[in-house]
Amino acid sequence: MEQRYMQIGQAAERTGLTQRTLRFYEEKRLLNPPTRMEGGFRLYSEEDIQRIEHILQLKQNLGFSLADIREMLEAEEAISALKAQFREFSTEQKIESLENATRVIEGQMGLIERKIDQLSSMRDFWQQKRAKYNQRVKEIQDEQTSINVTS
Amino acid sequence: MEQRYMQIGQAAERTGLTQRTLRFYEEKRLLNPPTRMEGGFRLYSEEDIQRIEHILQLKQNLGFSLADIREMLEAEEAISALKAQFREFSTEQKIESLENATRVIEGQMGLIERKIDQLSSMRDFWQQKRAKYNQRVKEIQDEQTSINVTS
DNA sequence: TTTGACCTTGACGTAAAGGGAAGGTTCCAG
DNA sequence: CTGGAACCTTCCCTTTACGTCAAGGTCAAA
Repeated sequence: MEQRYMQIGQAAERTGLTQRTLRFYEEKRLLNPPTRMEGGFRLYSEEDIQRIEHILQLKQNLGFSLADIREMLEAEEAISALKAQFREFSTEQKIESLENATRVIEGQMGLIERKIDQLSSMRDFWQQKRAKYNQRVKEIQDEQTSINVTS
Repeated sequence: MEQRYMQIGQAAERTGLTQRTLRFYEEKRLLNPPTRMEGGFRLYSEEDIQRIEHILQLKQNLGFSLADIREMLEAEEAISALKAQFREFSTEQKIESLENATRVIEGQMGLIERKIDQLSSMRDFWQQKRAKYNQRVKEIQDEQTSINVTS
């Protein structure tokens, strides 16, 4: 499988992070140690980039700490590890591991949905305020118009 | 206007924050200096509590820093300050200040909506994964059933 | 083989968001 | 009018999430 690699500078540019941050995430074990060139330069694959973007989603949208994110990534990895052994499982084991995975997923979805709900209610709140202000503008403009007409 | 006040302990309990955090937010001017008892004990009104809850929404759901939140609260206060003088404004001033307020509101709504969009796409992603797993479970169960039947 | 861009680790620095404890004051129930 | 709970300020400490050098090694093109 021919892979297209990039160095840390480009990876940083792609993700909008700094090189320091990429190294830091690696140190904190959010990123698996990337492949290296003979001289030691880090090489990032497209897959690595996606993982980074995944991390950023969790961080920026859900507001998790890096420690939390690491746990979540580990849970996901545990699932794919199971997947690899899947063929050798008994039917019961298969079902159990699938249901396990489902539970993990539903946990994540629960978090996301709660957040969406709260955001929606915030949006509605502002939405109403805006409507009120627009209404006021219209009222004032109508007033103004009627004065112009009668004058 | 008779007000029902509570001390910092109860305010902390109500909001789920610590007393330290409440004092800290006050120090950072996210909260207006609360009224005090003669001896110096802080007294929080229901309004204060709501402001705190507002702050928590901004912090937890939108992930803003306290500094950002302070700016946003100040913008909101600027709006209500205008409101107080509203009667004395010329028609043009009225319209301008209303449109100004609308712009602030739309800024907030934009942030919220972007966040909702991103969360929605995350939800869809997990949603699909879950559906796939559920499908697999069903397949396996069906297999199992047919074996039982034929055996 | 040199040059300049790019990269390495390591050490130290720092802003944000509080935690915790000392030492003193206030409140109020008994 | 007193004892204990609740609160006050002040000061220093900690964690998280990186930023910022410094001193040196690597890569690729000329």
